Amino acid sequence: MVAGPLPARSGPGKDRLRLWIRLLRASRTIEAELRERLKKEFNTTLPRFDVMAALYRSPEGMLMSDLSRFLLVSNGNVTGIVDRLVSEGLVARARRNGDRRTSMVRLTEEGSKAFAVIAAAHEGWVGELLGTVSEEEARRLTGMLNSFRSNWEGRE
Amino acid sequence: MVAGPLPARSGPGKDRLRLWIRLLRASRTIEAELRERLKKEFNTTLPRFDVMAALYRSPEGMLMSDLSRFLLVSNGNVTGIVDRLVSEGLVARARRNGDRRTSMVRLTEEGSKAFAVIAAAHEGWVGELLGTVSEEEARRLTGMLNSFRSNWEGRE
DNA sequence: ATATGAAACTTTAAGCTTGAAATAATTCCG
DNA sequence: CGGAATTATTTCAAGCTTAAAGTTTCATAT
Repeated sequence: MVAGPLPARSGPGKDRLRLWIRLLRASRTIEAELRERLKKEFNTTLPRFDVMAALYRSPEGMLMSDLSRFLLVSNGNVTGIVDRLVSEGLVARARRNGDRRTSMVRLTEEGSKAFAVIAAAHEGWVGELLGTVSEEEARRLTGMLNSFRSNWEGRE
Repeated sequence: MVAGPLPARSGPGKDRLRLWIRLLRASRTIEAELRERLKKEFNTTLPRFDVMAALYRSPEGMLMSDLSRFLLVSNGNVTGIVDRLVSEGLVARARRNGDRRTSMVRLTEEGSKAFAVIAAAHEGWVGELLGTVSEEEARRLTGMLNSFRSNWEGRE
């Protein structure tokens, strides 16, 4: 997906294809860099960071399905990542609920502390990696990305 | 990575963090949709498509390391994907006379034909998924993404 | 020529990812 | 009430992904 099939020089849709390829290359490049630093500096991974970030936003906890929806990944995927975070003591499942199918997942005290440290570094890295984008430009780009995001809401 | 740690309302770097999160959500959403369609319509995967797209651009063939560099993925990764494409008859490895460590990888006749069909559909899908972005806007966004891409060239 | 190191590639182990099937609990409704 | 459909989650198989270690081949400098 990072390459794209011989984007013809012009024609309908070519500009959008080109845009897509740039978008993908940009996010892959940044993602790779962040992944590498997370590993080197904190011995963790991007998926673990994602889950912790989501949970950090919801101190009351989240259902597995909430996590899955929010992170745009499959159910089974979240199960594995949470399993590992639980075994590391960073996350806890609280099984008792009205509905016994569900479990509330939340950060442990330790997980919350650990995440705060990692998140601070993460924000710095992103600032550095996107350093060539002015704050003004960043806001404009964000707006553009937002504008077509709404069109997919509820698509899948 | 799709969520981000509680993007504070403001402050230095917050706009860039927000941009990064949007960028990632956008590309993940599109990527998921394309992956699903590739699977349903052509029973193939995104990584296979990527490799074939790269090879389609280079009829003379590519080295494994070229593929790896171009696609922004690790060496070992490419090995596996190419292995599968070879076993499906879509790609061929040609041992070279000169340097016997390397092998030229290229699409087979069958692979080339198959790819042309998939690529046409793919371009249509991207056009559809980015349909809310005007061609004009697409060009601008592409330009912006390009402008900071150059800053990473050769980073990793 | 021959060691030494670099380069191209593969293999491996661990983890991520999906879609589909399986399990279990809840809700619907006749 | 009790069976059927629905919902939440886990399990599974196959494939993707990386970093690190291993193999083979090549280049170079004695």
